[in-house]
Amino acid sequence: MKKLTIKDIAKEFNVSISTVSKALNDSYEISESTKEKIQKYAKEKNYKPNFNALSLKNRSTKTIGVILPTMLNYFFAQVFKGIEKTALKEGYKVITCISNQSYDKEQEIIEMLSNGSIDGFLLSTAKETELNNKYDHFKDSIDNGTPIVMFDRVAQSIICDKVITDDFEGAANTVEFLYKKGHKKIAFISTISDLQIGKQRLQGYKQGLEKVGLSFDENLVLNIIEKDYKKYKNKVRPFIKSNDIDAVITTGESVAVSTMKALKKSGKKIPKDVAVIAFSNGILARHSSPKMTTISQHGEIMGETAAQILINKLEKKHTEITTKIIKTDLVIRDSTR
Amino acid sequence: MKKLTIKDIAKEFNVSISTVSKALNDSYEISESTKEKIQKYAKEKNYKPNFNALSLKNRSTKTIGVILPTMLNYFFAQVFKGIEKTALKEGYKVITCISNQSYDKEQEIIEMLSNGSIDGFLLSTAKETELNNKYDHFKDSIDNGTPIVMFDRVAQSIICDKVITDDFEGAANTVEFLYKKGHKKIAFISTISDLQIGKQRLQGYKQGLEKVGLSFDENLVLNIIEKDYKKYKNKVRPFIKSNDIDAVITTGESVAVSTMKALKKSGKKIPKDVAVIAFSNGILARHSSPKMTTISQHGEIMGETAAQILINKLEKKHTEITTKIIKTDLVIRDSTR
DNA sequence: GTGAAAGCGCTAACAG
DNA sequence: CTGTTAGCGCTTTCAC
Repeated sequence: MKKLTIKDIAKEFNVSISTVSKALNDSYEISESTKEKIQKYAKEKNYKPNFNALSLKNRSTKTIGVILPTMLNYFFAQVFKGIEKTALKEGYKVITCISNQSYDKEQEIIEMLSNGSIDGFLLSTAKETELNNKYDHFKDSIDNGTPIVMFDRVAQSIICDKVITDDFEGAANTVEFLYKKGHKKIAFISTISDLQIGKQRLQGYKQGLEKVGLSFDENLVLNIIEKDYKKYKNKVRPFIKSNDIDAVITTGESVAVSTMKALKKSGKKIPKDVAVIAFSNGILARHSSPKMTTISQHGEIMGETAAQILINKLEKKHTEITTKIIKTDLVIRDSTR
Repeated sequence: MKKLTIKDIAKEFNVSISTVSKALNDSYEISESTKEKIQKYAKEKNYKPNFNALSLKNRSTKTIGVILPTMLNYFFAQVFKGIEKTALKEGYKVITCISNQSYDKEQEIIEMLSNGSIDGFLLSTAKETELNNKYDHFKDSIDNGTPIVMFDRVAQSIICDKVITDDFEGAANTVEFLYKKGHKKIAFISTISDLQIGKQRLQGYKQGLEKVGLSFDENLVLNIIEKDYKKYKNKVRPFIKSNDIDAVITTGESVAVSTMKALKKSGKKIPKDVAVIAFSNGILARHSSPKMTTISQHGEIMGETAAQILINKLEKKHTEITTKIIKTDLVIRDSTR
């Protein structure tokens, strides 16, 4: 029942605990024969050095704290997958907490884990945190020697490693793609106009228009503040009716689905009359009809990258501060020609 | 930089470390004045007792190990949400690992965490584990004093606390519901016929038929082994063509979407000609057209329940072994009349 | 080649 | 009311 300790093994062979410790760590100080028998015994009995004792001694837990705004989102679930995979590969465990987009929760989590539970944080900021521009909790953590790597939703004002999606380029390239297909009246529908990434996407959209020589028309931009996806249609329908558009870029899948429904309802064919492209994590896009062309985000790679950066930092493999940009890919399905 | 310890505080006030320890724990042995100044100082300096030292001393980590087959699945993400919420509420942290449906991975994870990292496991078995009926790693863990609570995909042969969905009743009630709406030719499409929960759902379907007096026709059951959802339609279309059905129950959302597409393609109206109901986690169902009626699974409640059972067990609040069944709910949307 | 002892940060029994 | 000490499980320096 009780777990086997170095002490028990020492007793078993009538040697000191330091001999056992050294034998298990294959020290040159210990004779081959002693090492062999001790190692064999330890293996047989499935001995494992106690995690907390090691952490205490080494002042390092080989554990990463992950803070996500939510897990009920395919993108973040993918990021998590990448983090977990990379962490495990590198011998790290992952303590995962959900901020639920709340600043208070986020800061409680940081407090809770700042007691030697973890070696560093991997996080995407809560919406509330971003809206209120309250980043002191991050700063405190870094100042206290617990490094942070931020991903996707990052805090501009905090100096730390970051991994972000290429939202700007993604949007710009999409406009260009649509233009080349002959689209001239390209709308932009955003449900995250208040977030930094939303602003980036809008900027990219504008940049794309400029590049191909289309003029920006603010009537072709719809910002939906409403957070309940069921109500998207109340905004989308009139928007579509009152504008003569031939393409739509949306910031998410859910609103793209609403948009496609609204388009169909108003007698438009997709993609014949109107093309639809969404920033997307993939799950709805692949099941919609028609299947959606998406600006695909590579959450898993983002997670892997962020985890690797943090681990390298923890193991002092590099110390400079970087911002890594993960490219988006246009995945062409059936909602574009 | 370096974290404040009890020792530092002791030095600050020229008292012993035990005085500090007791003061911080509000011991009756310490004078009010001493307690006050020490507590005040600790608070100011944001002192936090070292997690690893505490765990080592108490032989308890207040940490739960969670093993999920995948996180890229709305249901499991919901379960995770429930676990995380309950754990945090009870002062527990959560180390989360993904088995990716692999037995080897699952058992590595258990090995890795069985060194005093965690107090207990919360897990849903990997598919491979279930198919091969290899459950020794679970048994070992329990025998070694690390309790396990299983949820959703549980191992019949392992004696431990379990939380499961009411798959049997869910399917049976659905048949009854359809029958009352006038459906007589009710098909059953499964993509998990090899899993225990799949068998339960099929049994429930049969039970439902029996109850309402319809005879079981094995031609109305389609088992899809193919795991790529893109290929579902290859099986679903001929199945639909060769059978004259007026309702379909599926084991998942994804295949329900394929089924609805196939039905529409063959000229059937949903729900007028054929009703569709899926066991579901909700995300696709809410965005399909028509919106899908579902046998809804309450992942979050399952997670909360499982976590609470484990924590109660760890804190010795109860010791008997239970299996808790979470009811399903029929959520009626537009794919049924 | 092996062992004694200190120390990681904390608690608690015991002494004063 | 405060302090000394042992001990949680392990590593590591220093003796022998």
